[in-house]
Amino acid sequence: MTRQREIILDELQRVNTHPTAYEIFEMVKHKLPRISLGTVYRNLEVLSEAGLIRTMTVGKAPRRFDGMADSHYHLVCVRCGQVEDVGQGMVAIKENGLEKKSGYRLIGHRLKFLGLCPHCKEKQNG
Amino acid sequence: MTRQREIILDELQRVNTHPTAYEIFEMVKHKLPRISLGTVYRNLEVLSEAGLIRTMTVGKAPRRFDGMADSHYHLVCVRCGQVEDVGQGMVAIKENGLEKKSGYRLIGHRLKFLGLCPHCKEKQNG
DNA sequence: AAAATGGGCAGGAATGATTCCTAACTGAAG
DNA sequence: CTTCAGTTAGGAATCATTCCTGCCCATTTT
Repeated sequence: MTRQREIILDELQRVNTHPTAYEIFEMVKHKLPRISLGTVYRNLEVLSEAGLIRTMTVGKAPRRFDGMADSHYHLVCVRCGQVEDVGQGMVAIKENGLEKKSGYRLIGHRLKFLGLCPHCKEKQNG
Repeated sequence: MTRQREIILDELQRVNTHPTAYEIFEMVKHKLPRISLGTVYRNLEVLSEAGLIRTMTVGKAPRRFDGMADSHYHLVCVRCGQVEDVGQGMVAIKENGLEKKSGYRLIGHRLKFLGLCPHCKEKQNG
């Protein structure tokens, strides 16, 4: 855990947005003015493999990173791309025999709700 | 609905794999030798907006397209990237008051199961 | 302490996916 | 036949991401 890696993780955990690699690069620049985008990418990769952060892709937009390691779902605005977290208590998934029928070993799942955020909803109505 | 667009849709519906834009480009070349990759991308975009096909992203790999318009979920192998469909009968989602609490207008959701396909599971054990 | 080793790192070039641009084509309508 | 709108092929351009290379810093070896 190097200084760069630690600061990247800190920044990512401190915000509840879900920034892209480039946005993290900009956030971290304040503390590490000489850091390069490549370093950010590499460390995000390392942190992600270590299970300390999560990544998500929404449509064709660039990948976003999530500092929360605990399991939760996402609510994505299809118009502006804004992402919010949904606590795991709000939603339940019930499946039966998927592992057996498919032959897969299940590891986990990702659930994403699509919709219009309050702001875009407003705009569409107006 | 142009000839190109129709053939792209046909091909995509004929297979149960989930090809990338480039793979579709190669598939379609047999019938349309002069087609360009740009045309494939544009038509996939059009078809997707029309709700005739669906798109999905798995990690950092290129986007994949799905000719099935009906709602179903995906089962993705985290090792080899293979994707299978999961019938909607297999899984149920229960949520309560998400729309009200978040202020979003909900449009839909995406659910992806992650795991190891039979082949990769085998390999890992062996 | 000097030399050697190793793991990052900065910077930038390279790659790969996707989008954008332009001129030519197609087909329907007048 | 001319016009017009929409679409295409082809290729250039863009954007996210990865890769490469030489450098720096900390630790170990001598």
